[in-house]
Amino acid sequence: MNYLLTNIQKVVSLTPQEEELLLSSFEERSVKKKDFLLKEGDISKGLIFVTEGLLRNYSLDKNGFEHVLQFVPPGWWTNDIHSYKTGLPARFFVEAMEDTDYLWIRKKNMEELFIKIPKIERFFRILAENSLVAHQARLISFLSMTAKERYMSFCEQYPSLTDCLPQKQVASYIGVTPEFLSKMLSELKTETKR
Amino acid sequence: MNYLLTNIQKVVSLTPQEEELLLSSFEERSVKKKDFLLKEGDISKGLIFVTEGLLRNYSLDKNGFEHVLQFVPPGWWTNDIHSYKTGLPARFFVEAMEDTDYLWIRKKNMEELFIKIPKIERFFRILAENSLVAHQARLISFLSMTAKERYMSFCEQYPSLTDCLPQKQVASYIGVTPEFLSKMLSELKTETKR
DNA sequence: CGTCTATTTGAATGTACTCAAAAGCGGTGG
DNA sequence: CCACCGCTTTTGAGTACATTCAAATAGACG
Repeated sequence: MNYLLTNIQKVVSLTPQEEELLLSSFEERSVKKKDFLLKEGDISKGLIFVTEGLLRNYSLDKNGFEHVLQFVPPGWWTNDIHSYKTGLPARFFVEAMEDTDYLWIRKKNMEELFIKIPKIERFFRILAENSLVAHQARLISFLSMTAKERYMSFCEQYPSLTDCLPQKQVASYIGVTPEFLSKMLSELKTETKR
Repeated sequence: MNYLLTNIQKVVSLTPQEEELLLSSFEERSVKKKDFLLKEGDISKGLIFVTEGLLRNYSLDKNGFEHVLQFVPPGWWTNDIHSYKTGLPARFFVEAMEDTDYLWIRKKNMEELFIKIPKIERFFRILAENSLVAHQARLISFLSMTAKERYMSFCEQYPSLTDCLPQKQVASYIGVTPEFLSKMLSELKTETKR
C-alpha cells in the first residue's frame, strides 16, 4: 500500500488523515498469470494500480489479432477508461502476464475521494495529462517512423520491459507481425557485428 | 466568450461569480490564416480554446515531412502539452488553417483557477481523460486497420472536417502520402459506382 | 518426456511509398 | 478581369517495407 502513497506523494502532498482515507478506499487484490482483470464486453467498474507483477491492456480486432495498447508494470495505472467513464462495454482486455498484486478502487469511491480531497483530483488530472503526452508521442511514432525506428525507440523508452517481454508482445506493441520483428532483430544483430 | 462557458458548463456548473473569474482569466486573440500560434522550439506558455476558424497541431520529422496530430475546430482546446507542463521546447507547431479567433489563458492564471475553483480542475481532468480515450482509439486504428479503413473511420468521426480539409492534410492525419490517398479515393469512387 | 507456444527462416504477395510529370485550382497582381 | 504563379491533386511506373503462409526449430511448462 505504501507504494501507492509514494507514487501519489511525488505529485501532491497529503496529510496523515488524507492518507488514511485514501488507503481505506482501495482493496488489495491478486491475480495469477493469464488471469483476466477485464474482458472485452465487461463494464470497467474501477481503477487498477499495479504493485507487483505485470499486466497488459490489449484489443482484439475483427480478424482475431491482438494489439497491445499498454504494458502495466508496478507503479502504473490501468483500466478501460472509455468503459469506466461511460458505463458502456469495454473494448479492451486487461490480462496478467505474470502473477500480479494490485490495488483496486471502485468508481464510486474514486468520486468521493475527488470531493473530499481535491488534491487527489489534481493527481489524476496530472496523471491523465502525462498519459496524453505519452500517447501523442506514440502516435507520432506511427506517423513518422519505420518499424525498426519504432522498435529502437521502444527499447530506449522501456529498457526494463524489453528484456522480460516475449518478442511477440513487443511486436504487437510497435505494430508489426512477430515474424517481421524476428527478421528485423536478426538484421540488427548482423549490423552490429560488422 | 460565451462559447467557452457553454463548453465548460456541459461538464461542471459554475456560479455567476465563478463565471466572471473564469472569463477574466482569458484573453481574446485572433490570427490570420497561415499564422503560427506556436512553433517547434518555442515554450508553450498557455492554453488555446478556439471560438472561430480552424487550427492544426503538427510535428515535422527529420525528413521534413509534416504529421498532423490534431485538427482544432471551434470548441476544442490545444497547445503543446509537454512543453506547457515541463517548460521545455515544443515539439509541435500550431498553425491557423483559416482566420481564427481564440481565447488564451496563461499557465499561471490556469493554476490559480484550479485553486480558486476546483470544479475547473475537474473540468480539465475530464477533458484530459476524454482526449486520452480518443488518442487510444486512434492508436488502435494504426495497429489494426489498413489506410482505407482509417480513412473511412476518419470520415465517420469528423464528417464536418472531411469536406473542408485539403486532402493533403487528411492524408497526413491518417498516416499516408497525399499520392496514396488520392489513389485510394479514385478506387473508392469506382467501387461505389459499380 | 511430450505438448504447446514462441521464434526463426524462406518464398510469394500486397500495401503503401518514391519519384516524376501532368493537370487542376485558387489567389494575386498587372 | 484575366493571366500567371504556386500549390494541390492526379496518374503511372518502379520500388521498398511489411505481411502471409508454411515449415522447421527452439523453449517453456506440466
